[in-house]
Amino acid sequence: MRELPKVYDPKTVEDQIYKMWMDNHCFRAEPDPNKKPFSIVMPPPNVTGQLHMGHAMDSTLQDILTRFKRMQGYSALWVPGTDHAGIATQIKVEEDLRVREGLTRYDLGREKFLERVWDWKNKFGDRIVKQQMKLGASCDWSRSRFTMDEGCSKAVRETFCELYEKGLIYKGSRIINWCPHCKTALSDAEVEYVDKPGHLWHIRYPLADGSGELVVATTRPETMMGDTGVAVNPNDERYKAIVGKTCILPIMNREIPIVADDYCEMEFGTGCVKMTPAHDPNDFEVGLRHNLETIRVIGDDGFINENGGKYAGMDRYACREAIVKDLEEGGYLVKVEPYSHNVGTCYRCHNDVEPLISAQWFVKMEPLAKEAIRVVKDGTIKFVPERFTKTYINWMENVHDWCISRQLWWGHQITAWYCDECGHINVSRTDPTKCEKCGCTHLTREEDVLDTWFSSGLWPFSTLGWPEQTEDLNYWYPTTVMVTGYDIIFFWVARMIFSGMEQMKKEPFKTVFIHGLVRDDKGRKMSKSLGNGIDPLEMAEKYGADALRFNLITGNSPGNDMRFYTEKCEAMRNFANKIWNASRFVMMNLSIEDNKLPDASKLELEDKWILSKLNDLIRDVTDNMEGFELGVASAKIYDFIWDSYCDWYIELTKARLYGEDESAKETAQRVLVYVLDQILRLLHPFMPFITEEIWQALPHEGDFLMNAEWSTYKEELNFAEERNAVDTVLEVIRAIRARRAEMNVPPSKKATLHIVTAQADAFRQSVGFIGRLAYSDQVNVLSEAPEGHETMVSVVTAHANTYIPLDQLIDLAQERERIAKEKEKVQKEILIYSGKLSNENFVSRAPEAVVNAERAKLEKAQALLAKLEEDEKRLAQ
RNA sequence: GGGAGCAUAGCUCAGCUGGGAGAGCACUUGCCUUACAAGCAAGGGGUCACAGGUUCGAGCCCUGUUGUUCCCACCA
Repeated sequence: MRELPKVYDPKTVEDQIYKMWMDNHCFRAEPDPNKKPFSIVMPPPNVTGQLHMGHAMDSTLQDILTRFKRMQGYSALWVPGTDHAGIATQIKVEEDLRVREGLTRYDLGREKFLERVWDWKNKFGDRIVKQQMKLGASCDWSRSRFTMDEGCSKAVRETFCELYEKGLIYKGSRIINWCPHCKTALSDAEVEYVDKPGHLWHIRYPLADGSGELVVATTRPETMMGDTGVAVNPNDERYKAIVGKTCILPIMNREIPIVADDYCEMEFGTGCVKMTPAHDPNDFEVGLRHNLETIRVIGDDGFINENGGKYAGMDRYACREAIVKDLEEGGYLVKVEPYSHNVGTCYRCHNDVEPLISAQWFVKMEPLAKEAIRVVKDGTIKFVPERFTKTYINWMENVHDWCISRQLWWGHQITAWYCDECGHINVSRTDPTKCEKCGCTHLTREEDVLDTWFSSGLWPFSTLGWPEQTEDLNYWYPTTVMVTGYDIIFFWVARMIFSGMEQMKKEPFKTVFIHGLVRDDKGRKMSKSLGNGIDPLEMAEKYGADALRFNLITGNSPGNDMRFYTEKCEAMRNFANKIWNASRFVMMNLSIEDNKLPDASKLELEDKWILSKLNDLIRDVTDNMEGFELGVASAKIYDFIWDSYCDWYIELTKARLYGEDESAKETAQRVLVYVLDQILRLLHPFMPFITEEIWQALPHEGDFLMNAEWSTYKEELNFAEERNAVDTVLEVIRAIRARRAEMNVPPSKKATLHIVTAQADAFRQSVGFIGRLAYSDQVNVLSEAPEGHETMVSVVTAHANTYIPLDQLIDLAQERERIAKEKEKVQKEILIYSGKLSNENFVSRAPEAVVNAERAKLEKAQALLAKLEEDEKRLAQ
């Protein structure tokens, strides 16, 4: 037997256990026709990133599910991997380049710069992987993937080509979201709208024929150099006369048409809108309808370009000020109103996004969305919790074409080649040497790369080997569960679903298990800028990975945010220590070599009590886990271990363990070990390290707890009668303790107990532990009140009257008062129960079990009342 | 403008398909009882936001109100 230290030290255990699992290839999964497949593909973290609390939670949930299913006998695969994270990584490397060498990526050139990024990836790429290992992630690391590895790149190229051939990818000039800071186009999903205070400027545009003027309202005067028209509502009586006329764009002195379009709301502002088709998606649409010119005035860098007249070269915001000043001086400014409105910002750098017209690559969404909506609506893919279905459907039904080209270097360079001669776009699976249309050999490759989320969208099947038809793909696709946060349903989940349906013709996963955010103790989002992030590794170092994991899961419900408290981590560490010490106790008293239950004939009442409760626990926890109620499952395990097993059962066995009867001693040992073994199995998915460590020290069959079998409910262990009997006894013990505490009797003062009960058998069988737990040196089970009971302290429960000779401590007046109080309470209860039972409707309509339970409660209360009255009489004498 | 969540003990939160109001932390009292003081025992503390409704029965279901958080949306 291994000597265990008094306090559990995760640090000496965790790395060692993890290494043992790794050395023995415990995480390795194989396609096994004799087993059912279970698979989770990990949401790939940024390859050069660091593990944060969100990852820790995400990872823990996946690990719990994987370990649970592995124990249930599934061939459980958890595929890990990392994401190249286009913008994020490129920005980091560029920043490093700037700080260290004062260079930009353009100074290096594309090829050299990409070498630097790969260096960076190689330097930091395994950091986050090591961090996941620290938390106990049971991924099949041999199947680790990277979004830019050869296989994934092949999947990207194949998908791009296929979609292009089907006409689902096209290149076109449209209004896109442009980040002037990152200098790239963004998809709609990558724009975060922030309500910002601004102004509504009312500007006078004179009519060209000199017959008057109109006033437009705008929040963005700096775009007016790009105005190519003014729109009014066709039904607006005020402006009917001027539709078709032209007006003069102030400052630029350009003549622009006045058009009528439904887009323009009569009620807003002045009812006249300036049209800037190059910088506003709505204006662009109106422009198309009315053949308005498109003039871009803001460049890729966010500065006014050569079309901006005197403002060319100015920053867009400086230009705004300048132009307002000029308008004012020219007498064009009618009024300024404060006005707060939604401004799009870049989700990476948080600078204002500039809508502008640009030639980009798009994925045509309508046909893809159709199928993606269907599989969720018909239940092929389920969201847990269900409410996220609505979020998803709503987004998918309103989705616009997806801009997938990015003006970055780090990523999958688009596999399209432009013919220098005829301009034809060549898209192909292998690099072309000549134009497929004109045959010339002068081809120039598209410089843009694909949106990071394009490759992420293929993740559930690219990681399993697609486009090759691999054994893995065959066996594990569709994957079973996708675990991820609600914040990336649009970015990622949606893209995986339509990509899966389009490329595989099958859903990428059966269930999407959505979790919330981990916030700080004040409920704020953890962020670098706030500096309120809590490092999961620091917590794991301090309290143990198991405690951290348990903290992140217990008492939380799916899809809801949680606050992180270090105090809770501490509580969970204490729980780990509790299990540790319970195990230490069991091992210290162990003299057997196996973990088989003894013959049923040898089991004592209390053994049956704990086995029966354990049996229920196994059933409940399994149900909860299958229903993704992990927080409920872990709380139940926690309660059972601490309360039922440690606080009660272990104490109940001590009499036998410290006694002389060798056979009884062995029975107690066996049940202790058996229940502990079962507990460890239930707890293992949540706290893998400590459970494996303890299990290794216990008698066991098989090599590792992580591969041990998950328990199931066993009918033969359902001892309802014995369980009730013990509960009755425990009730007496609790009552005695309460009375003694009330009377301030110290535990060191032992006293004889005279227990008068009709259930003498159960109590006689329990005298061994009653004495120990109720501070008694002698327990007598009687059928009648003993001699001299008049002067004893009495403890009344429904099925027993217990007399304790503590006469020197008794205060008769106080006793009477206490009994009167108790009586009053019980009488109230009786009133409630009998009221219910005399209600005809209740008895006839409520389920029988409920009615019976109510009857039992009434009977118990009545029994208690009778006993209290007896006691009252006794004291009256 | 649309949609969703939340409102339960001093704090943070569980409470699955309606039948016991719970946990952790904090608080009070007493205990170093040979597994554990990171512990044990006992205890105080709640109109389950508010108003209606359905039901034998509502924290849970329905309607409305208030407060709060979040997501989506092309009215300058």
